[in-house]
Amino acid sequence: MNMSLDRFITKEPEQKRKPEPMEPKPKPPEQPKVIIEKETEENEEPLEEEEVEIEGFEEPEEALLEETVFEAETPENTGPCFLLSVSYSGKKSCALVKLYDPEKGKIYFWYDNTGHKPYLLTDMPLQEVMKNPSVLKNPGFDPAHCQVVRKTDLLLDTEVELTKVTAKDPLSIGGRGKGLRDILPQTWESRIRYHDCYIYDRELYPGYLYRIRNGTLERVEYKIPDGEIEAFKKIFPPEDEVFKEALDRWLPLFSCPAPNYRRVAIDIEVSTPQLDRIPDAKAAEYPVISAAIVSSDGVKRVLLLRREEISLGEKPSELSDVELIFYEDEKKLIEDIFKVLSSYPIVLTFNGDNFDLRYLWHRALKLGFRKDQIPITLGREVALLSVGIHIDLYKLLHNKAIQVYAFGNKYREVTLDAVASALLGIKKVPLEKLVTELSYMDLAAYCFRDAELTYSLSSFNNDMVMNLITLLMRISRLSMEDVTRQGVSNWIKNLLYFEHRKRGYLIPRQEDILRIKGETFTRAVIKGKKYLGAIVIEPRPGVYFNVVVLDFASLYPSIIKQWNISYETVRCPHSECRSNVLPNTPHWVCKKRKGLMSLITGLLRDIRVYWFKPKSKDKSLPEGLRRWYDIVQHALKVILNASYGVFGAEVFPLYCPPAAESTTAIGRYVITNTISKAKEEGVDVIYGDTDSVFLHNPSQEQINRLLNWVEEQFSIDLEVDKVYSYVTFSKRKKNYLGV
DNA sequence: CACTGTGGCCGTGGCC
DNA sequence: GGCCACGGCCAC
Repeated sequence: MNMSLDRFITKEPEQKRKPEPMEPKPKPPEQPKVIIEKETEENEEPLEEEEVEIEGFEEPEEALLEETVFEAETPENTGPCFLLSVSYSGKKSCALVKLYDPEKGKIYFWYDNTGHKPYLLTDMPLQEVMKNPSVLKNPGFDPAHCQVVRKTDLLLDTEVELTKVTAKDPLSIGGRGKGLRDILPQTWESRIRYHDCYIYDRELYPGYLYRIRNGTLERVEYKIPDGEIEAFKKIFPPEDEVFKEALDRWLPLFSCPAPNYRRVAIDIEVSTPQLDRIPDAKAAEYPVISAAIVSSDGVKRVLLLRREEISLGEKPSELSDVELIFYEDEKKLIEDIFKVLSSYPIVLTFNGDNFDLRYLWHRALKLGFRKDQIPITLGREVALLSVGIHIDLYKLLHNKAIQVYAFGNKYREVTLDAVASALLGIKKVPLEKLVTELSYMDLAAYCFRDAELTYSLSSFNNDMVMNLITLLMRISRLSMEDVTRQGVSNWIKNLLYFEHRKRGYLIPRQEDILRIKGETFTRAVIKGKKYLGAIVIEPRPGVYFNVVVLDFASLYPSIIKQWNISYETVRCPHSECRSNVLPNTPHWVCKKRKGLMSLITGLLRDIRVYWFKPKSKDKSLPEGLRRWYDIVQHALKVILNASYGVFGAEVFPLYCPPAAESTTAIGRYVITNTISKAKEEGVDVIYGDTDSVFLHNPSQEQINRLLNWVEEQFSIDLEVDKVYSYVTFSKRKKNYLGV
């Protein structure tokens, strides 16, 4: 199965895709145009909160994102491309969209030409804003685009009129120092980073298909075969308009295959005086002595710096098809690394944010490069590329949700060695001495292995990681850079913000939610926790034969869907909803409005459970397609598993304790009632935990009656999860053995 | 520095 | 030796 694009577009004659790796002498990759202009001093990443001023003569890197002059082509027309990122171009004062052309394997730039401006919302009337002296004094204030906007305030369920206050640049909304958000007494949506704001307002889906036509950015609709749409409709009888609309919008996002990204992995070695010391990237005191490059188009190369008293060493067999290039001059070596960095659409590193790219940036400056000659942009804790996208696999693999749900907790420690041996079965080259003391060949072998492992992490299991990233971009609506660096709560936040904007809902402030909804009512069993969680049934010790385990298929997402749980619907403002009390809680839930989280969680849950999960196991489908569906259902699982938890997390901007505790309260209600019913039916219940019940030797009829009863009673799915020949229980909970 | 939640078991170390 | 608080790790 190929993940080619031939399913959706009829235009351009299909070109044969680039050959895969292992070409002995690959053609050097086509390079985007590199234009050298004079230095600019523009800022990016302006909406960072609470920047700390660091004194010192050197401008701290935390403060600024320097813009370099490396650029990609900006064509007026393109074929279908994948949207990889949106950022803000300080130089052009507008949004910059990076598109990936899967045919040519390169990046195009598209600069916003719609006149979109950074803005915030305030309840100060427009006329007052226009004559407010502090506002007028702000040089970034842009009176020309200010206007009155109408929004739905979900917390009060009212329509509100607000003033949209626009600025000439994102920094003027609220960077360091006094932005408009600090001047105005009350603001909303003023802490959203500009590039996210742009994605919401243009309803862009990163990771999905776009093209440039006559200079305009357009979405390309991925065509789903008619047969599949019909099959889908059979499984999802259209419930209501909202649901159907969302279905039309979501299904193509999940069905459109990800491209086979042209990409390069890179790793550098720096001469170190001590073995146990990682060189300080900021000081960049020591020379870069080697760099290894492994790419999807077959480049395998190690750049080596010639130094005194280093022997050549014996060429190991693993370097037999690796090109070795020696440099007399470190500056030239780094220049060549920069050429690679600026000529690939995607660059992979392991810890490049904090080390490799950061070191190169500082080292280059030290060696006399001008800032605009460095194709890297440093942020406080990221290192981005001027042309392409930098993915730091260390950051991605550090993500707990990815660790647990995508890789099944296979690696414990997030080091290249641990991750690679767990996922790939290959280890780093063991080091017996300082890299500085290695012969050229040994150094090359060591460095090359690291780059090779880094590349392999992106390619193993048929590019599983790249496919997963692409899907998570589409779900979260985050750029490739952001989705690989942020945690699951940020993915969900961004998805919900997007959906608010799309529907004209005001994005609420956390303190307003907390003030109106209040804290929790229940108390946790465990000290230090905020509210009561799930129930674990005391196991009856012993050995049991023929044990059937019933399991609620994603219980919490189902509850969120079925009981209409969302921050705006739990304890809604309507007096007529107050009687609609949620079981085991003093909270009521809205009868008039479908909760946004309830809608989205329910939708994603249903799509996963009824469509992608069964398809991922359908042996009648081609293997490649099945694999794709499996990644889709995994990506959905990652999001769904966090959808309840975020409501109970203070870091989540839509934090809503009553919504979180209602979800677990309903969970307890559901499992308790299910167990009672089972006992009523004469079934022996020997154990249960959160969403599972263990039945001892039940008859098929008893099982069926129970499943049907649950379906009727709660409209959620109880399934037979496992059948054990025998299970042994000790008297301890969460500790059993089933065969 | 990373940032979805709670429930439960177990080993460690402080304290009497 | 017994009690307890705490952190790490797992189940869900």
